Amino acid sequence: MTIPSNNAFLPDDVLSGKEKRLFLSSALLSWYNQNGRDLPWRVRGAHPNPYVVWISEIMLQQTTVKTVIPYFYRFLERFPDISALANADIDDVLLLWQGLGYYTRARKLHECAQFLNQNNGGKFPETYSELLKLPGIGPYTAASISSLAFDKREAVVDGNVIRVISRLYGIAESTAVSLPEIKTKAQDLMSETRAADYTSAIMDLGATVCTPKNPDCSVCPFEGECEALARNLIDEIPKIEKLQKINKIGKLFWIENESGDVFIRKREEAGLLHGLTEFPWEAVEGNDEMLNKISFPIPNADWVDTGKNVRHVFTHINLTLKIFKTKVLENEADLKNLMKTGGQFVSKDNFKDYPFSTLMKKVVKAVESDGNSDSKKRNSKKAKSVESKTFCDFE
DNA sequence: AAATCGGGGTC
DNA sequence: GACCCAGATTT
Repeated sequence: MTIPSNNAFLPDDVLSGKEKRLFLSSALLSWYNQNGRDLPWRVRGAHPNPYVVWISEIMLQQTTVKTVIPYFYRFLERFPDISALANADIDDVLLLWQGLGYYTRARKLHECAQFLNQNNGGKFPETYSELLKLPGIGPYTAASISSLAFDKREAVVDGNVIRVISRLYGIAESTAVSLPEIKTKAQDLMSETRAADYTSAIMDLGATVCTPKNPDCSVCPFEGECEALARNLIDEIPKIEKLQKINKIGKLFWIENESGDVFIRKREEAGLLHGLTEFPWEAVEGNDEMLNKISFPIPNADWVDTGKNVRHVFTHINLTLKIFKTKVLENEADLKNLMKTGGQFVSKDNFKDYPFSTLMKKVVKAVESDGNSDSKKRNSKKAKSVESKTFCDFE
């Protein structure tokens, strides 16, 4: 595309810059008209219900569309509006959130609903700056609600936008450094007449065309203007710094009483998996020998190593838990000491009433397996290590 | 600026 | 296995 320079009184770069942006924005919206995704929380143009936009945006943080969809339907059915959510018990909110991760999101969602109900007439503010003040709403979500629900010209910057913009303009520095520039360019590119659709469009482009690996540049509306493509830098841009993980190993204690009920407890309200239900466990950084440091929770109990392992990968932790069981706990002193640590015995049939993390669900699955059900997985790895012969690995 | 906070899809 | 997803909050 040739950019016409039809105004001799303005510097070429300024004029062509603005015209180029208009061209790109127009091309993006045309592409979106034909290729935009239909999603449960989406309409064309501004969305009439900011609550729907809000719930979807919070759920979608660091989460894939496919994962979110069933959670979204369940949540909207159970909590159809701000008032319903505000009046709910936080534990009921967590119950619907279990398995979705980043549980702070659920807590802030609940806080925010209560705040809006009490202080803002149960309605969302429409401006970026007001939205930004709300619990759980940061720069991305403030811009997304403002643009998607109220058609304000506030550009979102998420992983998709970072990728699209940094490739389009050939920005090769680390994204942590170039973020302000990316934000400016995304804002400049934003449509002046179709703000909501622009937001959906640039994210759809990043999700379906300008993908991290093997982007389909041949169908991209920016194909002819993309710096990264022209300079063969698609695989180098964006440059994202990776964080490193630590390895932790620990013990999990599966405790049953005479009735076959299992001991569970509630995690603290801060930190990893906060507020969720768990079986007692403790982990330390390091390797197998570190296990000697862990003796919780009943020093004198007759612990049996089940030989079962559960592995779980968090954002910054690789965790391996070895599962230990007691025989039926009937010693009164042990029982008393255990109850002092905080928790309760619950029937397995009632697990569904408590919010468990995926990690704990793996534990349940491991304990309930007979030890042979994973032979197929073990066989596939039999040459790898002694460990995989010795333990059942649930992953 | 760097660390913390889940879980799952994809390559 | 590595990457990274519609990021926010704390340190």
